[in-house]
Amino acid sequence: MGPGKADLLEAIDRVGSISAGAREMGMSYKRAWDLVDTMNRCFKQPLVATATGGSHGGGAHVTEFGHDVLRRYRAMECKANDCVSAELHELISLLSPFGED
Amino acid sequence: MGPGKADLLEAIDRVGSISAGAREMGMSYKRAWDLVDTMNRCFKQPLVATATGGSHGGGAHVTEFGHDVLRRYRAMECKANDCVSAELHELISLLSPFGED
DNA sequence: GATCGCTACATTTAATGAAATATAACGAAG
DNA sequence: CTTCGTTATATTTCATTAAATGTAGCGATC
Repeated sequence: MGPGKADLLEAIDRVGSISAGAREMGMSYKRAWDLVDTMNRCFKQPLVATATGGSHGGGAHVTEFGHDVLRRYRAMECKANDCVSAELHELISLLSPFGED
Repeated sequence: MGPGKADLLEAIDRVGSISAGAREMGMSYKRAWDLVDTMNRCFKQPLVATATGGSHGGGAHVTEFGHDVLRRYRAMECKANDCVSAELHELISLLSPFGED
């Protein structure tokens, strides 16, 4: 679980399908599907439930469990960020302004 | 910068060369050298200084700047860890006991 | 000659992208 | 009422590409 998967989860929750979520995030459908598959297999219960077929071809939605994980993750991310914000910026100030080059 | 690079930095500091540090960490010399190279290029100043040739063929040591970065990184890691420890364990308890499978 | 830093090349592995297939609700004929 | 085509998606397969890794050798110094 990281910021990328969390963003994808939110996108899927917003638009109602993996493919539309992928488009919104500018990634390939396969990449999005792989991320969803990884999340669903990593946790005890699926975070995303999917349906194939139907008038709109199918769709996906974030489960109650998925919302719970997402909420916990975002809370943790935020808390950790606040907690070391000062130290982090000090460390970043030691980085080269040119990146790796 | 992550736990792996920090560990490598400490190993190099302990044993005095990239190759011995790599052996100690169970990685190839090339991998260790690449990590050191990345660190040296990412920061404003090198974290590791090297010498080729000499009585023992050369060696490497962590610079004063490198020690500073390492100390800051470890402090931050520890603080962030403590800060979200409870939440992190709650989240981990939601993971499948079988990993991705 | 020994040991190490460093580099270039080959190889193996992982990520990516594109394309083919499967699915099921829906509506329009018939 | 039944069949069929349409539709937008999920899912899988396969080829391609990029990245990581391993191998082998060179130059340096004591």
